[in-house]
Amino acid sequence: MGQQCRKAHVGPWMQRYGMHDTNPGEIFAVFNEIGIIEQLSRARLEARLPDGLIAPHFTVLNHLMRVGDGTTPLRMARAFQVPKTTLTHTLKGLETRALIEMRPNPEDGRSKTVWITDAGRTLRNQTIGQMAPDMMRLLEGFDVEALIAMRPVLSALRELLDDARSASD
Amino acid sequence: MGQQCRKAHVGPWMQRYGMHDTNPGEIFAVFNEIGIIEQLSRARLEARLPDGLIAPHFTVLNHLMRVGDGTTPLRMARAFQVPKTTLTHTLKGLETRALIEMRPNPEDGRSKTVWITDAGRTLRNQTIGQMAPDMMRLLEGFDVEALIAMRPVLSALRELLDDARSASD
DNA sequence: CTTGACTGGTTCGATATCGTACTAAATATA
DNA sequence: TATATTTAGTACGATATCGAACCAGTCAAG
Repeated sequence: MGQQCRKAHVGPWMQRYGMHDTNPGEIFAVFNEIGIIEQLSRARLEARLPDGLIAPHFTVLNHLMRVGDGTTPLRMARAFQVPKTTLTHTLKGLETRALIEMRPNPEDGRSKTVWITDAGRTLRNQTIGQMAPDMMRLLEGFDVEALIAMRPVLSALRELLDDARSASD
Repeated sequence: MGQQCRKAHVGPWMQRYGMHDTNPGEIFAVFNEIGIIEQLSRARLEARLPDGLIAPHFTVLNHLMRVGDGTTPLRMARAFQVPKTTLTHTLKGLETRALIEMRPNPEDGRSKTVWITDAGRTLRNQTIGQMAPDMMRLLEGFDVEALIAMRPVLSALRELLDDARSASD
């Protein structure tokens, strides 16, 4: 989405919203790259995961170890920004494989708490242990500093989109 | 995934692959942010699309207008890095809604060519026309320069992942 | 030319995503 | 306390994703 949308064609809303001479195509291009990177990196991760496990399963295990387990499904759904029904499904998959455990929430009879099992911990650690060298090999010769320098901008953008989403789930 | 993986714990492969003191957690964090941004921006786009259309449909229409139509399904599948079966499905959806047209490929009897229709063009333009102001409103007060400055790094990363993917499709 | 390997696209089946509707527990209101 | 509203999680149905197998057209080797 770049070339046919040059400055001469941009509408009057640009000045109005203080974007001066920013080409919206440039911004769309950034989201476009992000989308493709997400696809490729997800495929890369999933190639490392056993049998029926896919990226969301790993994301859950990773979250439980990073942030700590005992949290509720709804809170995780909000953290990942996925519909709660999607998370129910993902958790079911992890539970039947004994990688997590669901226990009742003592503080709320409707709710549950999610706990990672030893098997889950092991799987997560092994996966990371395999991926890290893989990643380093991939990034050999790449400007990793520039990569890491993007993080604050990405985080700010994520928060912006997060705040702007219209209620729901 | 940051704190529990500090320098003291990193393995010997770090020096080996010339990553000196880079924390792999920092890199994973970047991919993590990218994943969430992709989800949120996709949801945002899909909220703008009519009835049964989702992001991949729009991506195809957009691609046909940006890069030009008359290309083949397989080439598009490669461009988007999705399995060709997935694209077949997406194209079918667009064709039944008369937003694209599939014609035989005169240069190869197995292949087809994909053409965007006037309805498809209109839909794509309307969607962009609605999204751009929406986006600008969202980014009001945001450091858009920093956002756009990420593009080259993202592109380089995308190319890296692209080159590294192991054949298939 | 014929045969064998390869390639573009589709079909099919398993699983994922996500919206709608529902149940049960909690909370607010009267 | 009784009832209404809200909230956490699930069931279900429609569609999406993606790998394996398949078919037809192409290309290469003889």
